[in-house]
Amino acid sequence: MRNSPFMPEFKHAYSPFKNHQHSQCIHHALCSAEKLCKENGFRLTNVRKRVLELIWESHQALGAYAILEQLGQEGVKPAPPTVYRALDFLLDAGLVHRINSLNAYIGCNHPKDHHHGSYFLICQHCRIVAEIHDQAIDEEISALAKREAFIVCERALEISGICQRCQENGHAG
Amino acid sequence: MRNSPFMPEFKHAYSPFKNHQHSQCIHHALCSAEKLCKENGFRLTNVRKRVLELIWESHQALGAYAILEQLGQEGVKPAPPTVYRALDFLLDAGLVHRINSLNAYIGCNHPKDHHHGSYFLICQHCRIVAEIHDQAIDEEISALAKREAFIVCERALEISGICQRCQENGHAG
DNA sequence: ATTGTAATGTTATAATATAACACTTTATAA
DNA sequence: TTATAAAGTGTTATATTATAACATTACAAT
Repeated sequence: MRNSPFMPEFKHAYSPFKNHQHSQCIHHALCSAEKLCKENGFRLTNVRKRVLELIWESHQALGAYAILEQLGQEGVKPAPPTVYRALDFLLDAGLVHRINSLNAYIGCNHPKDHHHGSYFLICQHCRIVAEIHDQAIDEEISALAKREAFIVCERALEISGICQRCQENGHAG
Repeated sequence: MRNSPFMPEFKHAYSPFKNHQHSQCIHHALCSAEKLCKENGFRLTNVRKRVLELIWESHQALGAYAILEQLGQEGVKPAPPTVYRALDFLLDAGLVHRINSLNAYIGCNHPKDHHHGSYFLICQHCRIVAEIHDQAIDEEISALAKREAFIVCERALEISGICQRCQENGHAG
């Protein structure tokens, strides 16, 4: 596994990423993004693609200004709107998620299905974010909404704590 | 029901607040806050108390700078740290919650129990926020965490959509 | 009364995000 | 193929949210 040069604090992977080939998963994410955009007539321009790559390379939640810094190191540093526009596009396309509690963005590993919510486990020690899908939670949220006669548009569940690896390394809560 | 002078856009109450006496619920919230602080040796100073009152009076999620404005209209306008310190105190005491997706703060209606998570229904039309407790969701989150060997510290579930009242008024999604 | 701690005041600035308008590229269609 | 509209990007400025750092005041406990 190759650590990204862009995220020196990157220490280890949380369970969903265990034993994976990092460069391979970036490649896979980019390929499926290209595919999705082609199929839907979205334009995955250079900036947008590079922003998506940077997010996947970091393999963590990356802030807009961190992305900006990276872009600056590979040429002319763009102004903030460039990054925010790219992020808006990627969010709309379902290619990234925003983690509200971190003001940061991570790659989405399932850009196709929109049937369910995405939930996030956020390690407070190593900062890794794992996207989780859980039908039982989906159903309980739907049941709750039904009881309250509430029409659901967006669900954001962010669970902060300590990941397994950090527990093993003695950083338990 | 008396609308607060501090939140002119306040239109109507979401189900949890239906038919309630607004001034009465503010009073109740403040009394139980005083009680909780007294019991635990927390100091509910003037600024802290006034911030809590403003949040309850608005009966919505209120941003830090909106609070600052209100404070300014009743005397000398303090600097941001004053409000953020008061909010930090209230958050620590469990008297308010932060709504990450809104960068805003609401009063907590159950400052005693810390056994479960608080979940929020956020109406995108009238901006009202309802705090919900749901044991089924608690349990599914615990089950999920157990499966992933993740130690949970914080849970933030923010569900955005359209509340019943706004649906009835023709603002359905 | 003294003293240490907690709270607040004050100034400056960091971090995140968007508005507004100019310019360029791309896709489309005459 | 060029004209044109729409989409994307560049650029400047600024809005919004939040905190660092240090001075001063209020309070509580000896």
